Amino acid sequence: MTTVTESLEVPEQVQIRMDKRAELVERGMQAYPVSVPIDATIAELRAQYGNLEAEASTGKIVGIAGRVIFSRNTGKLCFATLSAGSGETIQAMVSLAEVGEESLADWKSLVDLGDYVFVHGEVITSKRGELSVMVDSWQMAAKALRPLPVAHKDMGEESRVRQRYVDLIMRPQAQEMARLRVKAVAALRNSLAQRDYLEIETPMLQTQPGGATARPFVTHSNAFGIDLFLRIAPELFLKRAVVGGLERVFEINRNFRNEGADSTHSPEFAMLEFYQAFADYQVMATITRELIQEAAVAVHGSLQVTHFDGSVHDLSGVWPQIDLYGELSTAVGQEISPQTPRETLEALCESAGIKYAPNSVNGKLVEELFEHHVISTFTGPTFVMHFPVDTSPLTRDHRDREGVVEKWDLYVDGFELATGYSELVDPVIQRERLIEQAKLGAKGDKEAMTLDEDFLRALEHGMPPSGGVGMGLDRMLMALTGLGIRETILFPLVKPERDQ
RNA sequence: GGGUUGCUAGCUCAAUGGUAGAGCUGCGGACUUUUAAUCCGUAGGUUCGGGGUUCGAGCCCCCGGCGACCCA
Repeated sequence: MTTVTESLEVPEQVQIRMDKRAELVERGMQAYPVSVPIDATIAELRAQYGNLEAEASTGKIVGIAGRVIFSRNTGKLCFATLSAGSGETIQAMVSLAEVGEESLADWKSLVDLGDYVFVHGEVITSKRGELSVMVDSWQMAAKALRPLPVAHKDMGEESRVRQRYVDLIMRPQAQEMARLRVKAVAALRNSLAQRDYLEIETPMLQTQPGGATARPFVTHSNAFGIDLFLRIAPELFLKRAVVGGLERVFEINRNFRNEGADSTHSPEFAMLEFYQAFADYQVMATITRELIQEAAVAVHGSLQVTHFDGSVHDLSGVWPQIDLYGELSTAVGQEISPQTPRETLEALCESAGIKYAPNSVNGKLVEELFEHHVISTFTGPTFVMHFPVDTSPLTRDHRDREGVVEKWDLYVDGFELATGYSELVDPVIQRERLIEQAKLGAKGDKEAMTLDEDFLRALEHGMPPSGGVGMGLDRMLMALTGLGIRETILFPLVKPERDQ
């Protein structure tokens, strides 16, 4: 028996496991072999032998490796549940009769919950019908020094997020989420490729942040001797590509916004943006719906989407479009339009208890009122059409209506999933809009856009009439699973536990 | 930003201002068909950090750290 060397630094259970590791090394048994001779996977065995009757023997001899997630020990016969890959499990049976006294004793004293082990033996089923490998030899594949959390109580959410590797071990749903995300993203790429879209990559390090109203992260280039910004959106570069004749482009990648984190916001988040020449906001709304529906089918096999909590959400059909000003007017019981005076909007905000910055534009108040009064009434995916012009500096004016732009927001499950425009391509108007933004910035609005001369120069070469869409990938996963954004992102940003 | 609230053993959680406990995990023992195995025994703590009040603080007060929820 190994003795527990005293340590002030590590918990007792870790020290014991370190001692076991040391014993493996001392006895030449290797705690971390460079390889183990596996010739099958747990998933393969499940697929091939998953339906055997109890007490079957197959004659099939295999070598497999997996993590010990349960261990039951009846003296001269030990059972361990091994897990590997995508969450499939198989039972290992280590019997005195098969492995001998010393190997059995080693198994009992050196193998802990959480260890990766290699086992070799025949595929059988137990008396209770459990698919098993009757072990004739085994070896450590990777010794775990830390104990796993209890399997029968959920870890706290903070622990799950901070130690996702443990979450992935313990909770099949965590792995399922990671796999589901890949399927959804692949579906988006596939859908866009079928529509002749070109996937391109645009700068994440930018000399000037643009394409959204948000505060950027600032960093510094030693070589250039200037500050650089992590991008808040790829929009202005994708539009440059459209100017250059890449008429259908998209990008799936990370954006960074220097603002708070909550259940629907993450400082870094994945986004799909796509632009199509000779399309407008209505065309883009249709494509967006189709992309989401195709992703839903790829992930769930149906447009009736089952969330992880079991609830079913219908994403089928054509989704309703409502008019922002019209719907808000109905909700507050009086006509609200882009021409509604400031005093009226402020009064409505105050009676609703909405706080607003005194220097914020009228359209901002309208959007706040809309979010407060209308959004909670949505029952399914809903396009909100026609936003105020003064909050949408990159969007074209509505072709018939004064004071609104050809923009929609798509709401699903109460949050904004995507936004689409008929893009503003008139370089003269775009310059005026950006100058307005720069003035707001000068007045202290840290989210205001800056005047990007190179972007304007590109527009001045002529950008074809175009539609554009931005969609949060993490949020699309939320809509497909019902989970919070910190569950859809494998490793969300978290503050350090201790200051170091 | 404001309000409410949480942080205790490896994990999940208890504990009127008065000796910090339980379950699982671990360790020792029994057991050749278990499924959260079972049974007997046993160990494990800077109660997030710092300061204060008190004879005495996990608990009360102040400051800080990291979360959660609600409001706008």
